[in-house]
Amino acid sequence: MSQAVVPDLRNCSDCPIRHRAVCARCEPTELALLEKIKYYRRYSAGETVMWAGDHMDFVASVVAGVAALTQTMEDGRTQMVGLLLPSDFVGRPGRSTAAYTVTATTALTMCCFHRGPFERMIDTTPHIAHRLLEMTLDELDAAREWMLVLGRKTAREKIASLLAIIARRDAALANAAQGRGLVFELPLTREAMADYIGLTLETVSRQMSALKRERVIEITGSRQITVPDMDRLLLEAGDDSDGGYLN
Amino acid sequence: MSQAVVPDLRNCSDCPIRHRAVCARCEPTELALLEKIKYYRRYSAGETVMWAGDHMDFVASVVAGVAALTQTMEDGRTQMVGLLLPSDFVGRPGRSTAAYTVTATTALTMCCFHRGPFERMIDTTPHIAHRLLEMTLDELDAAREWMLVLGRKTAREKIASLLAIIARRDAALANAAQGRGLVFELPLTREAMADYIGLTLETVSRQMSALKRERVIEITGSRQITVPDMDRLLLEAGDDSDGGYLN
DNA sequence: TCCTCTCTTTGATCTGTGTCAAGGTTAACT
DNA sequence: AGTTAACCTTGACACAGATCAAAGAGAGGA
Repeated sequence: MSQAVVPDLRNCSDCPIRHRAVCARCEPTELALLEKIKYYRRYSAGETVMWAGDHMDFVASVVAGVAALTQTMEDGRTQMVGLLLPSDFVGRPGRSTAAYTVTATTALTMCCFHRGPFERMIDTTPHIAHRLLEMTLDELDAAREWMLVLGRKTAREKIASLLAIIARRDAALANAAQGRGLVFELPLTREAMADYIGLTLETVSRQMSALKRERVIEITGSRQITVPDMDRLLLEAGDDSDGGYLN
Repeated sequence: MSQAVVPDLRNCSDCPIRHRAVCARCEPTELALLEKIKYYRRYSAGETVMWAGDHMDFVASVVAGVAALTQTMEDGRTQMVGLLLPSDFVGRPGRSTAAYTVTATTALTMCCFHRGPFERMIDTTPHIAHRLLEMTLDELDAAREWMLVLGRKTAREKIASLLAIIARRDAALANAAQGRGLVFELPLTREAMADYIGLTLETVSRQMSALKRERVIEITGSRQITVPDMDRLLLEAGDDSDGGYLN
């Protein structure tokens, strides 16, 4: 279960809120206020952070780990509508119920802010609203890019697109030095991948095998992926451009 | 709503910017500034407003008509990623190139604002940024709802979902009094519908015929749709909830 | 070490939707 | 009224991906 953790400045220097999400240009007094209304929650892989429709008295930013936003139909069909990586923002100022189910797909740490005070800060601190607008626009672009994947790409292209996105974001966050031979850990099960790209898990597995057989990727122990040639992968993904806004 | 006296009231009173999009709470001086930087553009059905990658020196709001945001792959596969109805906003503050191709699907009138001055207004007028954030979040929700449609619904459910969305938005905009028997004009060709829901135009046509045959809808002259029972349509769409945030 | 549970792979078969092709309908223009 | 071009419908068939089924692989616990 989640447990609130006492604010801790050491920890906070790792908190992407400080760096990217909200307070890149905050004044010391504003930062102090953010410190006061923030707390941490931790979840383990597979745990559900919140269910669609739940009351939500906070907004949050992912500090570490990966979470999935999903929507489910009555009969159980599930579609992932967003993948939350470190620095991504969860929750909507001005709305008190969750629109989507949020699930931790790996161990997850979130930095939460009480919603009331946070909304008041937005009103009085223009650059926070500005930053939120930018982040939301980025998410909208990502969602629209994904609509093309869901609507028009083949199974193989979908897999390649998903791998490319994760590889790229991973590279942006961590090992920026990919001297031809990018390695990363897949933070998703085959089923979660299937839910992301609108396929069945069997098809995902088959296409992964096919990409492996044809040396587009290497797979170690089903979760560690090596991409010998990123351009090749992007070609398989059907991306005309380099596909890449990295923020 | 603001009652401020401003230049060109007649013209402006038709402009949804005034009412919904940007300046619902603007001061008279701000409204006067908006008046100065705004102008109108008109397009006829089928015309392309801008191509993905074009330089864009304005942002805009749809006043009348319908426009489509589309993305296209090298080989011609096309996906619509947004449908712009009156009061919807186009363009991204802080970005000078268009991310998507915008096409008028009916006669279209847009109210445009020069980008530079508009961005300066955002910085100095907090509630405009606030309003933009809200609109962007609504669009994000719509995009994510659409991801479920694209990824997990059958052809029949996709068609029903599309009809439901258009019917609902049409009803919200115009004939609020739908005494069981909602009638509206489809602003899209079969091909545009197919591009929206990730099908071929033949499948769209077949499913429309099937829905007609089974009395879920009536079709007059291929474009005018009557929905005798909205609940039935929503059932066909697979929507568990009423599906409806109308803003 | 063996057990067990979860995740993954692979095979056989079925089906919804795409593809190809032909013909019908509508509306604008001469 | 006739011509033309765009749009729409319907049919026959093919195929990508779903479904059903079974077995392999890996990790944690006794």
